[in-house]
Amino acid sequence: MVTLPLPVLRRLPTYLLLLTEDRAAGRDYVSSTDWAGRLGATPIQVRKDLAWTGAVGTPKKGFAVTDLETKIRECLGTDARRDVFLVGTGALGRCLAGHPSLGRHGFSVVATFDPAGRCAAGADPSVLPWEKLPELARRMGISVAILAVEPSLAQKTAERLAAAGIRSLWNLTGQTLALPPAVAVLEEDWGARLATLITQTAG
Amino acid sequence: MVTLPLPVLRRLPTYLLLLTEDRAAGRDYVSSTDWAGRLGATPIQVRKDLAWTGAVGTPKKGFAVTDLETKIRECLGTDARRDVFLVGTGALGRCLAGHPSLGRHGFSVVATFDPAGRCAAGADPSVLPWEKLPELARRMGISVAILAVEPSLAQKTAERLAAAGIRSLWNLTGQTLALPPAVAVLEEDWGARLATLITQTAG
DNA sequence: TAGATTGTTAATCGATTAACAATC
DNA sequence: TAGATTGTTAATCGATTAACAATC
Repeated sequence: MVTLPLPVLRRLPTYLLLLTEDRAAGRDYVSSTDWAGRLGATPIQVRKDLAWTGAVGTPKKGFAVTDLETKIRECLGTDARRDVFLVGTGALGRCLAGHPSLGRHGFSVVATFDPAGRCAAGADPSVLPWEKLPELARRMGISVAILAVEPSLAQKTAERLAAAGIRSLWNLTGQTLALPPAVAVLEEDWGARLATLITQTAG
Repeated sequence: MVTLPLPVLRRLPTYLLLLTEDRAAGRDYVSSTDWAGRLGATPIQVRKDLAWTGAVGTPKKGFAVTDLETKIRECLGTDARRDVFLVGTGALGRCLAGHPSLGRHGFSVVATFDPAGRCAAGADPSVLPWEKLPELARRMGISVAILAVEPSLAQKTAERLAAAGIRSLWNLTGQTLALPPAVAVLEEDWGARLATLITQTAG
């Protein structure tokens, strides 16, 4: 399968949400014209995007809801469930890792680790010892982790995750990471996100 | 001032972080070559981006740290402090709204509202009555809000915020919003975000 | 059939990259 | 001066948009 352009990839999840609405409304077919209207986009763009997924529509009717959903999910890799590690025990990490939206997209947090290593009495028993991670990652075939440790530990922890075979890292620490290109990192910096939103309006 | 291209805008916050590192290291000048090396980007791109901010470098030395920081912050609108409303009282909203990163980018959450309207006994006194929002927004000149209510209330709450003069909305509900184009909305869907990260690697 | 919608091919637009002269 | 780095102009690349034939 050809790899889709990143802009297309980013729009697919939105289409998935529209699809859910349409299915809830009892529709069997959806049209690019209709979606474009709802999204404020052009029908051409919607159709071009859907073409990337391999979905084929029928003139006058549109795209079959069930087929389209399968196709989009295949592209997003959410046809199979994805098991994920949570690394760090802060409130933010727990909030995001436990968010229902992750489940909806096929993700499941199977274990939590704490590199800060509070293994003293009273420690949360659901948090696994940090040393166990490489072994478990290998045995369970985990390649995705949510990094939510405190900033000062970010780089070092990330390196050890990379060494443990983690290939996709959702970096919530706000600390820029330097990792080998084999590891895909999604950096989150909340203030920066909000800042770019503002400038869109101001401009 | 000309509005910068969105891709450039999105890279600016990263430059700001590098700048902080460099300042901490006691440097007075930074070069595009150096930054490109650290970011895995090209010097040309860095220079082109910085050109948008209006910063002027000196050959052989690079860009003056203090000047560059001013210029970038001006573009990001973080030269002035930005007051923000938090709407909704869930854990996620509190985590993100209270995140130090927001402060670093010049944001300040000045009031919290709860449209779910738990004004019964025992209610949190730091949460203001929802009815007061339009009046306060006007008096304080607030145009930015973080929307963190439960999904079922999202659309209706957003509409009332728009009516109250909110022009930038950070939508953490995971619910797609339909609002007039005058309101800039940054939609967050955590599962979708994680999903696009994965496909980057898989592809 | 008529009309709406798809899918494809070409044109436009914008961002990134390259080349190179200017300069401290 | 020599060499590193900037800034500008041109070339490339990719994504979006437009035009239109195909089809149910």
